[in-house]
Amino acid sequence: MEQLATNTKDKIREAAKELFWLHNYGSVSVDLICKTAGVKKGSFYHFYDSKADLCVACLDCHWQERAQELNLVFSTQTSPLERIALYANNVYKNQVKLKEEYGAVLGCPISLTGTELSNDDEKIRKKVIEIFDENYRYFESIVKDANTAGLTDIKKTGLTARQIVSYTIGLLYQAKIYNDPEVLKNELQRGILTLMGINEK
Amino acid sequence: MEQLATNTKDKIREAAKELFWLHNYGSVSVDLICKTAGVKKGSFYHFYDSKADLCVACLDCHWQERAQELNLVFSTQTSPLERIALYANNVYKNQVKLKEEYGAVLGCPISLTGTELSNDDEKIRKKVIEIFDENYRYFESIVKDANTAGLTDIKKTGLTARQIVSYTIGLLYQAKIYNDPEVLKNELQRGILTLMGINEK
DNA sequence: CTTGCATTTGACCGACCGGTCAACTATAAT
DNA sequence: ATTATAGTTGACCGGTCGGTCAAATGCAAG
Repeated sequence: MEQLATNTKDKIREAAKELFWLHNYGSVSVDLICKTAGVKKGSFYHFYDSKADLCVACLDCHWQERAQELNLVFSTQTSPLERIALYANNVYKNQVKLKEEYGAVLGCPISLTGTELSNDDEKIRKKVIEIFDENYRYFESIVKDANTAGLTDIKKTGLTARQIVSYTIGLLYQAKIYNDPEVLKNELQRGILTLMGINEK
Repeated sequence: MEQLATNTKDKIREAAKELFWLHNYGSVSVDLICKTAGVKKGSFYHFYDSKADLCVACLDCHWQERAQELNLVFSTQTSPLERIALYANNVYKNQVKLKEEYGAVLGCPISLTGTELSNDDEKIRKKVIEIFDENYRYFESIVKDANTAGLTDIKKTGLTARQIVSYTIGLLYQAKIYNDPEVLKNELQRGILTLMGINEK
């Protein structure tokens, strides 16, 4: 795992993040989280009110880390098209690394958690929507930049941004089910460009 | 529910289909399925070897019904573009109906089950892949038809078909999380056409 | 040395989990 | 009427679920 947590609260969250991602929210028990974190259950409920609260903390933490990565990918002073290439490659490489580390393409933990619990836990659903809304903004910026750079002439930039996000999520789901990151390599960048109306040369 | 099952085995499956879709596999207990179906647990295990086996039966049944619907939507002797419009409208209307009936956009039960269990139950994962592969064929046919009709000139028809499916799945996930079927109305048809390289007039 | 507070511990709770089983009943063929 | 078979029942299993709690600890300020 990326973060080597020292204090108990973080150790619990890091263990949970990994387990939820590797399996899913419902099939990971509080007992297992505690055992993995090397912590007793009493400590768990000292720091977290409930399993669902911990889950929200995991989502927050994961998005914080992800946003940091996106900031790096998108901050480079290159053309919008170059940034899309960098983004697609980043998504691909992340899933390749997960497969090497865990033997399985794990997909996106935020959308996975969201769809698992959206009908049963409103607090978690709200958190996922909050993160999604932030995520959109990255792509709307790219689309707008592409417009100003004269590469595209997209009227409804928000709509295109959502289309790109939808496509990315769908591709990640398929990569997970087929346990094959290569679909991301071949289809993510190409599909995003197509959705932006930029056809291959 | 669509099917008013008379025999016990089907009653169990229909109850499970609804409950799994409304919540998810992990959070629906065998006890609840039995109570909903009006059947005792002994009967459950007379007809199904395990909860996972029942789940595979649910996936099979759901896909059977869905394929029947797709055959209707895609069999009409209209242009490929018209069929895409029919398909997009069908997906949209289905989720609208679900929201009216259950108060929530439920998305696609096959991909939801697939992503929930792909890392933990190989039998279910294999079944989902089997269904997905069949699903692709519908869209590859459409792409090929669009080519022969002179509407498009797509070389890698399989790749485009997978892109369409990815996009559709991603859009359904978002409709579910936002509990809003309208994103399907506005973005499904348009996005599919864009992915096929057919830009709006 | 004592007080006070954050943290940790392990035993414990009732409810529920997926699954089993022997006994019972309904049905239909002989 | 007898038998074989399919379906049904409800009690039962060990284990685990999310969550609680009082008591014990570590530690820092006074």
